[in-house]
Amino acid sequence: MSIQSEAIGRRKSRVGRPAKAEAAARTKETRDAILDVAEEIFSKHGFHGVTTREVARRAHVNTALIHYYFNTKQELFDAVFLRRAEVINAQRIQAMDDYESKLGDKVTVEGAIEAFLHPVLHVLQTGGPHWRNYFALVGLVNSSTAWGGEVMTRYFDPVIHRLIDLLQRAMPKATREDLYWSYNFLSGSLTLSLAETGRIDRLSDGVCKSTDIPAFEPRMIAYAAAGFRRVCEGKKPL
Amino acid sequence: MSIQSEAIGRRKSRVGRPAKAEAAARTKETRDAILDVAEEIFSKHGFHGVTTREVARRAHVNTALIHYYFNTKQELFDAVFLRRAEVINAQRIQAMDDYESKLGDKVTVEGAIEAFLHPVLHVLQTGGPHWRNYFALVGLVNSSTAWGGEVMTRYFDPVIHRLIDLLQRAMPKATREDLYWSYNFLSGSLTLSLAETGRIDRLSDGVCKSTDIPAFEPRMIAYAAAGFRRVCEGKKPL
DNA sequence: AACAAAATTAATCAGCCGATGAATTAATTC
DNA sequence: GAATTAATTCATCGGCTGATTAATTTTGTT
Repeated sequence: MSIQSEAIGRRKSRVGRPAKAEAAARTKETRDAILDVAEEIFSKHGFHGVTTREVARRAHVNTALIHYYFNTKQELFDAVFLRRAEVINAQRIQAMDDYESKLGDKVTVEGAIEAFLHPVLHVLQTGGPHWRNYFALVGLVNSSTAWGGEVMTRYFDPVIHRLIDLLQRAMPKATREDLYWSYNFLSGSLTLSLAETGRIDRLSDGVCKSTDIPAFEPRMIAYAAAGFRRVCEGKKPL
Repeated sequence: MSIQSEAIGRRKSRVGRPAKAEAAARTKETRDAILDVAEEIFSKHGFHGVTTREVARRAHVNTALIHYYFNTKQELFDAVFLRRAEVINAQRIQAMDDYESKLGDKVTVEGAIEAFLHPVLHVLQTGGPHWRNYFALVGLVNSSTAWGGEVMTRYFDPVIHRLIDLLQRAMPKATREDLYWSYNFLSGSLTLSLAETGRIDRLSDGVCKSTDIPAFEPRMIAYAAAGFRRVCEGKKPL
């Protein structure tokens, strides 16, 4: 609401080339306004469920502006995806590096998973609605066959491989096959939670709320760690 | 391929009202041909990524026929979803009922999860490509915010609640909150696997294949059961 | 053989889609 | 203050979309 009003005001009062000092800021403001709106509705309806006209309308911007800033609808989508991917993935790598530096050979499965998850959950809880929209979009893209091409690979794969390496250190006897299968289960659990379909809210009749990170995080870590250990270093055969 | 050739042949040779004995079969043949095609491309591109024209083209059928059999695109989508939901969900309920009848108070977490999963995995492995397309669609819908309304609720909720009840019997001290959160993790793992994005194939560099059910099933059951037990009856606090 | 009913086709509609190019506004530079 | 450049708008294009309607073909009934 506040963002929209701002945008209206700005656009009505000043049009055309902005003052030198403001130029970059103005451009970025408009660009980000478009990206925020696109992010929100892409996350709800997917690429094909969104029209550039709708993005323009909700951002209180002329349709042609979208093509001015982002040549095509596809490039707009990629830009949405990229913007926050760079930020969050750097944080996740950093968190895992820090954790390993601190614990050395004493890394645990729980610790590794927490380092992997926590930056995401932290920003989900404190970063406002934009980040929630973003991760809902990541969740949607992640479970789509046709989607998640280059961008997904280029930015998310290193984070995943960093986690696998950490877990291999925590469980030296684990096979790569078991590690990757287990990671896939972890990834699914996270993806569905990020997507925030709200299905758990209805199923549990309000007992669980999909946005309740403090309830989610410890359970997610405990669940995944127990699963990893059972599959990767369980004594009884599968 | 074979289906398409069949459809071409049939449609070129006979048009119009079919013989009485064949009438129902013919109608169902055409209907199912449309449903199969729709199922396949809906599962890859989602509702908005598919056009009725594309469905018609691939089914070798006139565009208007789609509206003749299924009034709207939306109803076509629902029909795709419903067709197999009735079949598989009956099987899953049956499997869980049978399991409980057999074990009574001795139900285990592993056993409950296996009864819940196995009908799906069985049909995935033996039911041909149609079922794989269907479950990819279920996976897609399940992780979408805007989608999965009535149909999802009406047909899948009973199966889920049946599982929760079984698990509650296996773990009498478990709280409903822990059970629902854990179920959500299980659901995510399954959903991502069903979606068959093939991401694990690439990540693991071919070590894991997303279509390899015999590798998937025992790990999935062991992983989820360990997770459930840790969250729902773990001794150490979360 | 005549008639009715079902399945399928052909032609078309109104509307929205992504995208483009020319015009407009305003600030910067010289 | 004229020329330049950036941001934004306006008007529009060709193409595709979901849907409808009226014909047409085939089949079943009597």
